[in-house]
Amino acid sequence: MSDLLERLRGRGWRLTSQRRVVAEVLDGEHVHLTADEVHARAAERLPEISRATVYNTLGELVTLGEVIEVSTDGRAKRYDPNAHRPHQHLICTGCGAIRDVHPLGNPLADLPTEQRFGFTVSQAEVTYRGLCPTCAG
Amino acid sequence: MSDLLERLRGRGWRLTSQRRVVAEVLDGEHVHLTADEVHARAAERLPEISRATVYNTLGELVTLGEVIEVSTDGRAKRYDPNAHRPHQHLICTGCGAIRDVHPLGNPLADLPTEQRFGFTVSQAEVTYRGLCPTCAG
DNA sequence: TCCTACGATGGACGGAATCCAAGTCAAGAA
DNA sequence: TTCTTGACTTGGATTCCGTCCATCGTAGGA
Repeated sequence: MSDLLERLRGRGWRLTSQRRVVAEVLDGEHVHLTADEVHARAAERLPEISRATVYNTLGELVTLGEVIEVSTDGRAKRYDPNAHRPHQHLICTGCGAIRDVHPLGNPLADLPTEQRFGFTVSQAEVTYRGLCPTCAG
Repeated sequence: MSDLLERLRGRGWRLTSQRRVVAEVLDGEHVHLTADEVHARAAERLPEISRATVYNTLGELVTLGEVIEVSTDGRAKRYDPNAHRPHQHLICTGCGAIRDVHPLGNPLADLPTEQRFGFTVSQAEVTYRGLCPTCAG
């Protein structure tokens, strides 16, 4: 994590206590938290941190490529701190839980030029869906 | 489209003018409309149709597998009438436009058992992102 | 034609995220 | 060290999507 703080400082970030706490929360648990969950955990350490700041900071981390935003249909977005290792997601359609997965193959290579319609395609994201053992019951 | 109406009637749907209009809108343009856009187009033909009805009908069509719901990060969901032909999506990160694409390969087969963590995986969805020719300038 | 259960209505409501104007403070300058 | 300033934070208002609910209307069978 100090790595992350170093990197951010190197990019000209002003290192505030709020940003430090948000970064620490993300680093601390390798799960996929919602913005509200990040806010709750951050508030344990820094009681008066505001929601807007959490949203701002998460957005900045996403822009910098330090964190990945995972949208799960209608529910709140979740934030994935594992941004530097390419991976895909497996989402439980029951409870919204997310696991990182590493499928074989290269989806970007699977899209032929004539299927790109002139787009500058920069990213391929694979989302697997199903029921987790608990929800499948 | 009369196909669709037939199918729905066969499933016990009560065929109201509202449902007919929504179905016609989806069939009429093979683009990916938001619920609001569907409502606007439906209202041209049936001025007093309510937003709640459009949402209800779209939800039913999705449940019946006649239409696919495409979530695009924070923006409004879009509805894809092309549900009977398997395909993936290419989304412009600039303007949100969506194109149907047909990549090679089979992403479901690319997820090894030991990567499934006990989930009952039922679906693999691939989303390509990039800039469309217009947004790329 | 009449009945009735299913569907439509629209305004209130809810969650998620963004906006904004005012206040605060990190960090470079002197 | 203190000063200065613009970047950052705050929290309440606001927007955007979508759902809920009590009431009214109507499709389609009897």
